[in-house]
Formats: sequence, structure tokens, C-alpha cells
Amino acid sequence: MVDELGFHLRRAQVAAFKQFAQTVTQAEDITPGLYGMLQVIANNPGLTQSALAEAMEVDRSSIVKVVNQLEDKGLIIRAAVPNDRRSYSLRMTAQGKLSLARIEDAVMRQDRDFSAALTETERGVLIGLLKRLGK
Amino acid sequence: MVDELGFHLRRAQVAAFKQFAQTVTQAEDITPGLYGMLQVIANNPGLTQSALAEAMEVDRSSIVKVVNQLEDKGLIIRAAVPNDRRSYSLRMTAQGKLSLARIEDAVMRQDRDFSAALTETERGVLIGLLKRLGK
DNA sequence: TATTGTTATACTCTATAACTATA
DNA sequence: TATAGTTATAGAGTATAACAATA
Repeated sequence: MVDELGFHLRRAQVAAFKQFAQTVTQAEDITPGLYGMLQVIANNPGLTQSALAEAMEVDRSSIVKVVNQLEDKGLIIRAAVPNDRRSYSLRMTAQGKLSLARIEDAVMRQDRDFSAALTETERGVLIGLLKRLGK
Repeated sequence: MVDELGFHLRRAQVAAFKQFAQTVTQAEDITPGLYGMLQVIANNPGLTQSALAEAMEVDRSSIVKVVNQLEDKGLIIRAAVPNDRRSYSLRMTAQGKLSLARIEDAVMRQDRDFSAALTETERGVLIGLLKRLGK
């Protein structure tokens, strides 16, 4: 069991979520899931809800509540799409951009703190190996 | 974002779960969570439900359904504890031991398959680095 | 007919609080 | 009083199916 990669992967990930909750979520009221959504929206301004769902690999019905939450927080807006009245295009608000910058700072600190036992080189090696997993 | 350890950790772990579901769960009807429980019970025969809950870092109320499932599958038994009639001691059944051996085979194959892109050395390095994360 | 967003519904996993039977 | 197991309940997070509006 101790030599199972899946086991150690899960253990590390659960620990990372717990630490995220105790730092970033507590300070900025953003869960790991919402943070991931914000990043996708910030890096793909104007994408539709369906596109966001596809990027996050979840069903588009599961996106609705998330987008509601981010909009209620004033971080993003749903805007009409000129040529398709079925769709909404998602964008960061000015406040959302400011908030995301602050959240990113907190996430970076948490991320570094979580891997504080590793050297910078080891951290890079770890990320490189993780990227090659799965298929 | 791409240099965030937490992001890559989560991505890899989600991929591992998906692959586990498509292989081990499909063949042996055991989820990653149930498999983890089985391992703890197999390696700590006679432990109580509360001890199992502590080992898995979940509330003891969350253990009840899991133990029911494993018992319904005939993999484990709840046995009376001599000096404390409040507790149950958990053990693998003979069939449970046989099943676990088969499940472990499937898990080992899945685990190797998941990290097929890595050399044996790299796989060892990855596990070693993962073990040092968190606090 | 097909697609977008939405709602209703359900299922899994987890937690908290309260109950029971013991200790 | 405290503890072990249980139950009821609730909250995330996810999925499927069906619907209205639009393409």
C-alpha cells in the first residue's frame, strides 16, 4: 500500500485542500473549485457557460450555481452575446480582477508553504512528474 | 497558474480516480474510498469503528454506512469486543481476504498503468516527493 | 432538429447534533 | 459523565433528464 502512487497522490491532495481551506478560503472566501473557475474565466474572457463547463470537465448544469455564486460576489458578470441570444459570455468585473490578484497572492503563499519541505528544484521536478501522469 | 503545485496535484488525483473507476471499480465493485478502508482493516485486524474513523480522518458517524457496505459484501465482519459491549471489532472475512488479494492485483495494475509514462526511478522519486508535502 | 442555460431531482461523501446502550 | 455506535438531517459537489428559448 505504501508504494501505491494513487494513495500518496490522494493523501497529498486532501492535505492541500485542508490547508487551502484554512488559509485562502478563510481569508478570501474562495474555495479551490471557485478559484479554478475564476482562473479559467480570467484567462479566457468572454467564454460561454458551456465552454467553461467543458474546460472544467463538468456538466453544464453544474456550472449554473457556481456562476451564480461568482456573480453574487461581484467577481464576474454574465453579458449578452451579440449573435446568439441563448448564450452568456462570462467576464471578470473590475472588482473581480482586483480580488483575483489578491486571491492569487494568497494561493501562491499557500502553495509555497505547502511545499516548504522541498527545494525549488525538487518542487519543479515534482510538478514536471505530475504533468506526465494519466493519459 | 501552470506553476501551481496544488493545481497539478488536483488534476493528477482526479485523473487517477477516473481511471480507478474505469478499471478497479468496474471489475471488482470497489471505490477508492472503500479500498482504503479495507486496507486499514486488513492491516489493523480487530480495530474498532472509532479507530477506523480516526485512521481515515473522518467522523465516526460517516463510518457506519461504509462498514455496512463492506459487511453486506461479505468482506468484513463486526465482532463483539469482550470487555466493552459498546464497541465492535472489525476483521476481514476469509472471503474478504481472498477478494482483497484480487483487488490489490487490480489496483497495482491500475497504479502502474497510471504512471506508465514514468520510469521506475521517476516513479520512486515522485512518491518520495509527495510524502514530504503538507505538514 | 440541435444547442444554451436552467430547473428538478438524485446520489455520494461528509459533518453536526441528538439519541441509546453501555462504561 | 463520558464513550461507541447509530440515526436524522444538512450541505457541498456532481450527474441525468426534461424544459423553454433560441439557433
